[in-house]
Amino acid sequence: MPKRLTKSFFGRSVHKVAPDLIGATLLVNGVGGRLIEVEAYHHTDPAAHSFRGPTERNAVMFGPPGYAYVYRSYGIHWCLNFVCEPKGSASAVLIRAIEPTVGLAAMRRRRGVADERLLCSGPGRLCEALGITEAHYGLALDRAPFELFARQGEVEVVAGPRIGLTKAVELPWRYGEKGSRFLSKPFA
DNA sequence: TGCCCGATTAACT
DNA sequence: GTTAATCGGGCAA
Repeated sequence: MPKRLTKSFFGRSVHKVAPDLIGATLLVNGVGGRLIEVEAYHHTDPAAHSFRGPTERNAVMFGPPGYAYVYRSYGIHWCLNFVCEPKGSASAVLIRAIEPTVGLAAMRRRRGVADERLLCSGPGRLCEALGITEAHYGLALDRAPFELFARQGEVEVVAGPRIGLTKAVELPWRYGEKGSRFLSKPFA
């Protein structure tokens, strides 16, 4: 049986948690798959939502690790983050892509596309496929509807610059499974 | 109060 | 390669 990820897993450096998440399994209400691509956001990083201090939107980032930070992107999409590091660090990992393995029919229905590679390859797509909305803001990651399991076996993790930023564009804080077809974009 | 712009996506040319 | 959709946060005034 895979090991469940608990709060102690998330209460570490965001740069340790992020690569350790690659290959882990994420389910939401029993639907999901293998984590393929994530990005780290540290509170000292100008691109992080927590960089300018606490607000109503980012409040959960300033709390304890192991909770979901969900925000609206471009007024249209939802994006899912896992809060990491000790309480107050205000750092998180953005979940950018998964390889869909469980609940394919539900994901296709929510997304309105059939192609597996278009179901969950991108932060907005993934939230639509898994049914993640503001209702998931602040929920604990070790309780329903979330289920997180540690990876089993070896995974080759690569790192590179994050996607879609205008600040701190050079920091290599995007992590992914080398060569996966389910990355939102290939690594250079 | 008003204005600018973004951790995106899909549908264009 | 380019652009519309769409809206809340953050900052200037």
